[in-house]
Amino acid sequence: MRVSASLDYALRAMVELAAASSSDTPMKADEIAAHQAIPSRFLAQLLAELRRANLVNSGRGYAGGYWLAVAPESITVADIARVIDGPLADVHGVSPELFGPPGVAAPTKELWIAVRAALRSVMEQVTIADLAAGVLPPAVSGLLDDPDAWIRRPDPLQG
Amino acid sequence: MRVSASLDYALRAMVELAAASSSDTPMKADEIAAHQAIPSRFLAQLLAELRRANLVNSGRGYAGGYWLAVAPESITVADIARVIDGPLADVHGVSPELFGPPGVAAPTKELWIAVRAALRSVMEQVTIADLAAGVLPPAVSGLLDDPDAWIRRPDPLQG
DNA sequence: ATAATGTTGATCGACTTAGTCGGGTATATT
DNA sequence: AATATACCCGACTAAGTCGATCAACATTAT
Repeated sequence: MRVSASLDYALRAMVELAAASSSDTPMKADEIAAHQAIPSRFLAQLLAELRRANLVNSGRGYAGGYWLAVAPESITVADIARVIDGPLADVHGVSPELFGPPGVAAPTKELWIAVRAALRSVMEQVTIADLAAGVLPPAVSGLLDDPDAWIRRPDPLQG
Repeated sequence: MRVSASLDYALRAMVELAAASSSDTPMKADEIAAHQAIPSRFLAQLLAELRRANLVNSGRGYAGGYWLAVAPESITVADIARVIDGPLADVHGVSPELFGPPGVAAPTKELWIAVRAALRSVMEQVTIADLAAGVLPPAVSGLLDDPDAWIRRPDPLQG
């Protein structure tokens, strides 16, 4: 249940592109990498994946760079996550609705479906336009009102 | 954002123990492994971790086996996940509230906090007693009412 | 005793993650 | 036409994680 470095990098790069999308000049990969402290060669790979998925366009040459292929309001965090990391939630390789745990553990299937739904309720609602503007949709923002959301749970003792 | 095999196995084993907790005889590791089709040597490792975290007890010898160390109503999925997999949600190694993305991507911090809150809202609410009984708490069960929760999103095209 | 069981630690291969490197191709300026 | 700039592509790698197996040892009931 961890967010990979690739997804973090890709998302931050997309937010940069969203913030720059009002301008009509492309943004250079090295510029994004510098702003966001991302290893530039690695970022180029991620941008290439996003390009193959038709989320960004690119142009080469002196005035080349990257720009969004779609309006930032219609690109969600989930879209990026699925391109970079694959399905949002699967149980060691199989997607929850195909998962069939035996016997008394059968209801764990419903659990993982609910987990996926919970992830979707955040990641499919938040767009990179929201992030670039610094304003999350109300349904998501509501989760942050509880001060408990901001504090870490103690680690269970481990031996 | 995937559920590891270890967590799936450990959770299913705990549900078996919860279902058996009315009986006063311990449950053997091989019995759990057989019921749940879990590699038995591997399961032994997971049970050892759960024991060190004081979620289960064990006894050796002829009448040995495993049993819950705590009432099943007070063991949540999150408890098990934290023992087996570490923190519920962190951004490639750092926990969301310590995460400080630069510049225009700063609001991605709030995003990951919200994702963590969403995960907690399911995983800290569901206990292994709920799973053994096959009845999830209403707040979680509500997520399953939307038929959309049960269908998979199409993979984005990748090449 | 001895058989059944749990416990520990070592080890293992396959895979994934997080990168790097080099060479090639396209484009705008000069 | 030359050149500097920038993206494109594939190979490569070092480190770590995941899923799993095994042998050897400790404990307990019969």
